[in-house]
Amino acid sequence: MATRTRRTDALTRERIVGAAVELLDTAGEGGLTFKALTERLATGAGAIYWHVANKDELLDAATDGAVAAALATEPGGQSPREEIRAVAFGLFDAIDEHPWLGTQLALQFSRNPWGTVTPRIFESIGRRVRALGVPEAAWFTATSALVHYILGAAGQNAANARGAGAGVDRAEFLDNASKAWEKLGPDDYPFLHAIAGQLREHDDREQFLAGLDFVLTGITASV
Amino acid sequence: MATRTRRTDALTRERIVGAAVELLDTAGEGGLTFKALTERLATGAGAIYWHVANKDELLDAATDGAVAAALATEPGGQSPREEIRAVAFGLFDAIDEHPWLGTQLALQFSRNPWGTVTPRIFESIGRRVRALGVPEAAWFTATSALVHYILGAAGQNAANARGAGAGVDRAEFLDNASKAWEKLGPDDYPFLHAIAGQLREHDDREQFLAGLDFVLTGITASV
DNA sequence: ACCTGAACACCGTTCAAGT
DNA sequence: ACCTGAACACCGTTCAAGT
Repeated sequence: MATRTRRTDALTRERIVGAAVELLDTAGEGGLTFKALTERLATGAGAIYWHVANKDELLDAATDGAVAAALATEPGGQSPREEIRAVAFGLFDAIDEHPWLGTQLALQFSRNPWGTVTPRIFESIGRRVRALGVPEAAWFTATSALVHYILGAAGQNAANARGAGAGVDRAEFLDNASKAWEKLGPDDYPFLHAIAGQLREHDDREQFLAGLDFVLTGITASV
Repeated sequence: MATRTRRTDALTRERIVGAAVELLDTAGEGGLTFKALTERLATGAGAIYWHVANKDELLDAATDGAVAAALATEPGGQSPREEIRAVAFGLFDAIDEHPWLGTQLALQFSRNPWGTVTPRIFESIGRRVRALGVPEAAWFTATSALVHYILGAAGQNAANARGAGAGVDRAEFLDNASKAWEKLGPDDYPFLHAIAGQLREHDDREQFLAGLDFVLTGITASV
């Protein structure tokens, strides 16, 4: 009887999403086009539409895959506070590695509110909030605050990293930004003028962790 | 001698930006096209390009104008902590009123790092962080944490509000989201299962303020 | 069932030509 | 200096036709 034969390079949803991620990683958000995708996969546009509904679904799948991978290694054996730090750094690193993730996560909830991305993140952080001893009435509020901070800060950091990148290294990028703040005129912008040096010398990961600790300290001190 | 006469409906950069804001407010981010813009302004595409360089510059100008308006009323006479709350609510309301602002603020720093938007926000929050008595070495870190939280939370809230909107009212939207979380299976998602009710009943502004207070409490307790 | 690729509607941007 | 509007390159999506 006839067995279904499959070419080893058969088009699958996974291969399409994989190629999309490669394009996003190498060419940025503007690099993901159906033209580039069909060339890389040596196929036609219609073939892709057989496996995915449209471009948004492709972006959702890429986002979900990256988030799932970032949350796959469950930190354990540490204190809840240290576990939250580890989960947060997992997301931070994922966004750092795939800068397009920052933008996509910001768009996720409006585009696909019933999707799997937000639940994954909420569940992972929320379990540790519970383990932290936060009373049940404050679970949702505390978890939301942490998730908002983590996605907001990691996303800005990715934007930051993207600002460098194109031939400009990070030190040069920060130096330029710092000089721009210094030029802003101490009358209208005295505060920026004063912290221009801190902008130049700050470490992204240290800063991210310090901010996360503010939120964690605020939660444990308040509830 | 000939005086320059100007038609009262002469095309100016301000009129163009104003029309862009109206389109964004009424038709969403996808509603801002050069076709819609030229129709509304009764002109040709080239005329718009005489006043603005491209669409990104138009979006930047719209974003900057909305942020400047939100920060225009300086709260005063209150405690620094209350002033930070007032500034944060000003941004929260602006993003709530113009949902496209949430997305644009997330994109601002990567698209236009030397722009005026980020400096405006940092300066306004930062001055109050200083007034809070935070030591100078922590100014940048504390201000960054607050700005990240505010933009992250307000942006998510706008996405949330957009999710409702299209014929679906807020209560119905939250009810659907809550049911989706309840359906997620208590084995894989025990935490979401447990807080589905809190999602349904939470108040956006209360939640936003509670999260902000976590960050503020963390800052004052840590430094 | 799965794939091809031309065709379509739409988009941002340019530019020779007008006033 | 300021505006017109046709033309261009590119985009996501569709669909009749193939295997």
